Amino acid sequence: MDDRLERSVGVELSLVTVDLVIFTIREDALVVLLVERGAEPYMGRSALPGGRVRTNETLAEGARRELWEETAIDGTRLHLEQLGAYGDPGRDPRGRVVTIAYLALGPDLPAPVGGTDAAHAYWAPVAALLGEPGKLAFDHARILEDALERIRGTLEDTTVATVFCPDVFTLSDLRGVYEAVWGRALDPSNFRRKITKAEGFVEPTGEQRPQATGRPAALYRKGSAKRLSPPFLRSAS
Amino acid sequence: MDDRLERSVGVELSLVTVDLVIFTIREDALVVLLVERGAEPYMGRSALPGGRVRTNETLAEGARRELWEETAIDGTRLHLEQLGAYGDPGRDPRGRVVTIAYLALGPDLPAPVGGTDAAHAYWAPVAALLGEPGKLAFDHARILEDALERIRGTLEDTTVATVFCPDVFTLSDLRGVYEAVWGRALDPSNFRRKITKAEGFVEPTGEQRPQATGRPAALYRKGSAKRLSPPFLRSAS
DNA sequence: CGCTTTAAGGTCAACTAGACCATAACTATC
DNA sequence: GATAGTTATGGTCTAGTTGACCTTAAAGCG
Repeated sequence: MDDRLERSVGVELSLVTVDLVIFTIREDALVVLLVERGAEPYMGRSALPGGRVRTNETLAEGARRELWEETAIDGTRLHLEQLGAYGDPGRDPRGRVVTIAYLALGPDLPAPVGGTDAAHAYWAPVAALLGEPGKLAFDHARILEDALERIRGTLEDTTVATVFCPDVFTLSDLRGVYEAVWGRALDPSNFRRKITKAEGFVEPTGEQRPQATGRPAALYRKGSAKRLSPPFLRSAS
Repeated sequence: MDDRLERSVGVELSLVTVDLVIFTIREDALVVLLVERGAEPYMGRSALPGGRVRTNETLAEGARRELWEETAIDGTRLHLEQLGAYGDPGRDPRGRVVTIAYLALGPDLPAPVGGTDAAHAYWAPVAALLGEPGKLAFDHARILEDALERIRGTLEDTTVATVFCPDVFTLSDLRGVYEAVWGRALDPSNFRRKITKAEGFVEPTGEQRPQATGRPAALYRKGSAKRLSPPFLRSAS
């Protein structure tokens, strides 16, 4: 894409892509899916999965398609939400590329097999990534930061935390989601009170799950409520 | 922009535009700036102001430029925030157009003179617009709905409400902002307590302003705090 | 059995929000 | 000039929520 193209048609056109910030919880840590780039620019560097949007699909459809093509993850079970558009002129050395970033959340997913496109796909702990500036290609570090702040805030006033859990889960599992995303420990007792009193957040199944150690925990499944009110604020302490 | 163009270059390109949802308060009502379209498609219909993004500017810069070109409003004093990207294939009959919507908030602005582009620009009360489906061109009704929900939520946990007010204002003025955006009355006494106890939301100037009727009100200016914690929730009542 | 571990439930004080009341300070009007 | 109307400002009271912390329950393990 060079300037001659634009002049030839008399209209300024842009390449539009989608980039995916796919979060899940693995071993009590928030991780994000990265791919190792197999082509210039930034060959060999890590990047968020993504690709071009086709003209006959919606932005969200493009996100789900790229999710499948690059990581072989079936996105129908994932929570997908638009994060925003990133279009600074210098963000891609090849020229003007506007990308629409999507946030995808899901339960502990099968190890990415590296779909058709990307050579390698792998889960990277988010906490460690933030301490490595320059590790990610393009402006993906910025997108990742925005995504982290978005999900941290979203946990406060919605029930999306359950999408990180399997179909049935314990309240400790759910608490682990909050602790991994917010990066701090929560009081188990107060957490239980907040969640169980919030109507429609979780529903008891009546079953129990034996633990490796300690008293067995009751199992729950996600409820029908989408919003959490009053919100569950991550306080300063 | 037709299919021949795309085939000729072998890459799927899109037209990228910015659209602006400019909110302000006029006569105790939340109003949005609309322009009457002077060209096809949707000629004569109302639409959000907006236009093409140039390849050498950021998306936010493009938003400020269009703001100036279409409405002659100086955007440097306005709060500008990205709302999201809208890119459904059928949203523009001319072909694939991806638009990045921006939310702009400001104090009661000079009557729009209809800048260089649009024939007519005018303030439309948002409440009335929501009851008129099909009044707006493209998918602008959807964008407007999203913008309204965004600003309603933003008032809950930030101090942006002050950008709707002039440099100095009374607490009644500020309460009027919340009432206009949320569409419901607030208790003056409880509102005062909430705002004045929140550190950095407003700062007293020591001055007073005589009212048309009733006791004079103390004047304030905006404080330095950006976030409001704990948030000011719009409750069900 | 006694110890450890996690789950689950309760208590208590501090804080917050909503409803409501009272007073202050001004204007308009009789 | 007294009085009513109107808005600003401040206070009270109660219900609900939260954070800190304690107690008991139910499992495994030596």
